[in-house]
Amino acid sequence: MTRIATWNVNSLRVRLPQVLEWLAAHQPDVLALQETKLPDEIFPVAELAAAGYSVVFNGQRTYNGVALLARGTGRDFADVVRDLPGIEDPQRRVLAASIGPVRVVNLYVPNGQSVDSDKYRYKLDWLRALRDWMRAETERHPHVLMLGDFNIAPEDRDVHDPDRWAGGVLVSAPERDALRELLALGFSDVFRHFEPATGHYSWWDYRQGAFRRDHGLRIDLILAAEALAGRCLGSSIDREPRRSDRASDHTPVVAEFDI
DNA sequence: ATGGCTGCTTTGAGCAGA
Repeated sequence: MTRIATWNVNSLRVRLPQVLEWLAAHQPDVLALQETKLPDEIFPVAELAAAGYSVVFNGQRTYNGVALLARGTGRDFADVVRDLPGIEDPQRRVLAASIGPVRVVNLYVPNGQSVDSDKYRYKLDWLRALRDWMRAETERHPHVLMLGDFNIAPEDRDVHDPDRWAGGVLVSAPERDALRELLALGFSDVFRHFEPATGHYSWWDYRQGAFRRDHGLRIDLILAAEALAGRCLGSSIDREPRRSDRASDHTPVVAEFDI
């Protein structure tokens, strides 16, 4: 059994103690992190090694930054990719590696800010480049999965109040179309293999007591290619870290595979 | 309509996040 998880930590500097605690409690084989906000020179390699994890990372100061943690010391990360092919992007949002039998593509999809902004256009361009790249990746690696902060709630059931969010960034039709095009390459959102109901979210705004009121969105996803999706044993969202005093606004999402 | 929090920044009010 292989347990794979994703967590947007919103600053690994602040959240490292929580990450170490979560690793010890859940022992994932792979954990993909987003928004580490750390330059590579100060990535906490030693602290994670002491916790029994090998790491590879693609960071920058202040913004963005992604990392992959694999259980075991001296683990091999093969065919590492740090840039989205076909797009010029200084923002560190992508990290792909082959870890054992699985090709893992860790993504921090641009937020988009608002549908009338340049950042929204960048988000859609970025998603188009991602689709073209993933089309090739699925041919090279049948056991591929994409996971991370997609900054898109796939459907209205992934939104606490669809009327309030309608047409806005994170739920707008062009973004959802872009996500559907990714899925059409043969991927599936494994959380939905097991849980059809609304009310399951992975992000809650820091403001307005959104977590307490459960005003959330499900925007952190694990999308598995057919060969892996058929071997998915379960998927869940762990709300526990979101309760902590100094929580990330996102919480971990986990999937288990029979591989 | 706005700002509400949080983290970050060549320490400050401003940006970005979602």
